Order: sequence, then structure tokens, then C-alpha cells
Amino acid sequence: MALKQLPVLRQRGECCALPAVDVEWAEEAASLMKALADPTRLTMVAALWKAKSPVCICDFTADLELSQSTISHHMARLKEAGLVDSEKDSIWTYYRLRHDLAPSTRKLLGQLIA
Amino acid sequence: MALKQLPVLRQRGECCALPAVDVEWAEEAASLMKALADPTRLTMVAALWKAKSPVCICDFTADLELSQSTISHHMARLKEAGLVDSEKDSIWTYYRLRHDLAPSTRKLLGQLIA
DNA sequence: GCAACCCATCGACAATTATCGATGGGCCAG
DNA sequence: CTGGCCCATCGATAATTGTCGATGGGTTGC
Repeated sequence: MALKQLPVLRQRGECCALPAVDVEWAEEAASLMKALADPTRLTMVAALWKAKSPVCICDFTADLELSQSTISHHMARLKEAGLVDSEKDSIWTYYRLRHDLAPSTRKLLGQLIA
Repeated sequence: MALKQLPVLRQRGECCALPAVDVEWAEEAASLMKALADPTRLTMVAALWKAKSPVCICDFTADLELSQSTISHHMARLKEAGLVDSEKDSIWTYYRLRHDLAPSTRKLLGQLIA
């Protein structure tokens, strides 16, 4: 990665090299950011982060002022992003942060939440 | 914040307390995530992170395969999010990460990029 | 069996957003 | 002063997304 210094005198039509940024990294990281780019989902993730044991989704439905279908939809998005895991117990569905989160993801969440 | 244990036997219609999550925190953090929830903007932020000196926006226009107006639009979003700063030098506009970023934001970016 | 509860999914709708081309302002070289 | 370059903004458009109500499947209590 060339950390090229900007020239003092720049010519018209001339551009400098940019620090290289991996395209795949950008795509993946943006996916993660998208999953977290909503207050409701962020609240869910933070709650799951703080609660060490799995949380029934009905608790979110009760606490957050949104319809049940919306809550379910947001949780599905978190699941699709690979952030959470679910488990059914009779009529209830419990969610938790995935225990096999990438360490970098876990650190990022810790930095964001804690 | 009550880290209430889930009951072994749950009654119908009964919900547990969730770990409290601050609403304002969720809003603000979601704003930051939104600003980063795009591969192009993420690439820009990463490039500015790696390049210690300001970067001319024309370099992004040259490197990223998007129209000039789109590049300008994304950079404006980063600026609006308080992540970057700009400075004009004759016909060029240079951008850099804001030096007064909140420490938590800086750490988050470091975790995300490095 | 039946009613009530939990929850995922579907279809619809409004809001947001990513992208582009066009326009115009600022600046410089000739 | 004029043409060319840089860049921000505007208007338009297509895609994505957040939200809801309705529906239906699964489970339990009575």
C-alpha cells in the first residue's frame, strides 16, 4: 500500500495514488454496518449483548413500540447477517448473539456498545 | 440495569424485563452506522484513515468507478455525519478524517479498518 | 376440540437512498 | 477573457428498506 505524499504542486488532470482498500473487505464490512444501521436492531443487539442468557423475542415485542411483524423482521435481518442465533422452546423463540462471532466482529460490538 | 434471569417456566402473556438500552445512544450509534453502511463510503473512510495527509476528492473520482456527482454525494454524507473535514486549495478540494473525532468513534474505526 | 397465544411470512405502502446527467460556480493557464 | 478543469448541487429515477395488517402454522391450557 503506497502512502504517497501529496505533491506540493499538483498538475491539472493529474491524480495521486490512493491507499489501497480491499474491495471485498468493503463489501463485507458494509454488510455488517447495514445490519447495525437501525436503532431498533442496534437496541436488540445491545440487549442481547448485555443479557448473557437468550432473550425471548416476545420481550422485544413488549418493550419496543413496534408491531410484532416489524420486530420479527428486524430480528430476521440480524439472523441473516450472522449476528444472532435462535432456538425454540415450546411457543417461545429465544435469540442470542452467536457464540461463534468473528473475533473482530465481537470486538467491534464491544467497542460500539460498552 | 437488571440482568434478569429467564424463568425456567414461563407463563403465557408474561414477559421478562430486558436489559435497558439507552434510546439516544441507539439513535446516535445508528446514525454512525448508516454513514458507514455503504461500500463506497467505507472505502473512502478507510483510505482517509490510511492516508495521513488529506486526499483530493478527484483521486476518489478517478479510482472508484462511479460518477463524479455520486462521489461528491457520498463524501457530503460523510461530512454531514461529522466524520470528515474538507479544505479547498485552488481548484482542488481535500478531505481528511476530522481530527476531533470522538475517541470512541476513532477506536471503532480502528477496530473496523485495521 | 377449541380458543388463545407466539411468531414467521406475505403483500402493500411510504420513506429513504444510491445513482446518474445536467447545470453552474470557482479557479487557473494561455 | 476564454476555455478547461474541479466540484457541489439539483432533479429524476430505480432500488432498498422500514413499517404495518393480515394470514397461517405451531403449541398449550382448558
